[in-house]
Amino acid sequence: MPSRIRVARELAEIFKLMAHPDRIRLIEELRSGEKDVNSLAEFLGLAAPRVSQHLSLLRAHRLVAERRDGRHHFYQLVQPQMADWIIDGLAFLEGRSAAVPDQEIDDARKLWSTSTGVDN
Amino acid sequence: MPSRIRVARELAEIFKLMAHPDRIRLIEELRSGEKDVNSLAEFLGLAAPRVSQHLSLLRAHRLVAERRDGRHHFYQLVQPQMADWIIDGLAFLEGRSAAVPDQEIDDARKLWSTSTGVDN
DNA sequence: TTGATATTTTCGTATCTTTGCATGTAAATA
DNA sequence: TATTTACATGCAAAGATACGAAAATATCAA
Repeated sequence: MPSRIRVARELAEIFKLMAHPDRIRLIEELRSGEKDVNSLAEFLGLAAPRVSQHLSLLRAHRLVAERRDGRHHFYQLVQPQMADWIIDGLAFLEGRSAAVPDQEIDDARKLWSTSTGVDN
Repeated sequence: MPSRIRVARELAEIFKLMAHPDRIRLIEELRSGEKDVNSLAEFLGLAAPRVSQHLSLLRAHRLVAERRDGRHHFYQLVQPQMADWIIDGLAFLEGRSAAVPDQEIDDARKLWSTSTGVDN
């Protein structure tokens, strides 16, 4: 069996993990360093169990690592370059749909690239 | 509604399209230029209808473009850089699973990067 | 026109994902 | 010890995807 098939299969797994808006935003939020579940949930406007589920999925595939401190569970990216790579993918969105104008794509890029933590 | 949610949603759609081993290999095969459905099917060892299905999905999302010449339908990448970007993602596979040794990842990287068309 | 080739489309089924909600657990606090 | 806070996990319904087989279409060639 050609090795490329195995490699493509594994790569597809990674893509699957990123093929969800919540998880993409989660990864970008973790770009600026470790955060606990509640902060993430609040910041993204999602229910805590949902964030927890996403994180456990990412954790199962070693995309994020967990550190516990008391009742807080802090998560961080195992490979922070991953966040940059995702941002590079924004290039393929440009000029594709009126639903997401290039302006918004660029806004997201800037926001995620700088990780100011400002909500918009 | 924050623009980042829309952007993340669109980006997730792109990831979904890439979250399939066949489609990843398809995109990498198209790296070296346009190819017709039969060549792709033969090269990837897949049934023609299946390749056609994958291509129509990619086409619907404007990741590939079609050109017809007689009974042959040639497909090419709309954004060829996409193939490079996917290859960059191989970095996140390294040291992750015994099922895919780093050696194989590197083999795939070289093969896809150069697009010699040699099957292995 | 008949047949062969190239590709697309349809369809039924199986399988996987997502989602919200409820419950469970562990650590801190009163 | 009882409560609250912080997360994780389990579960069932709904939805999305993947798959192979079969049928449909379109082009070319005899």
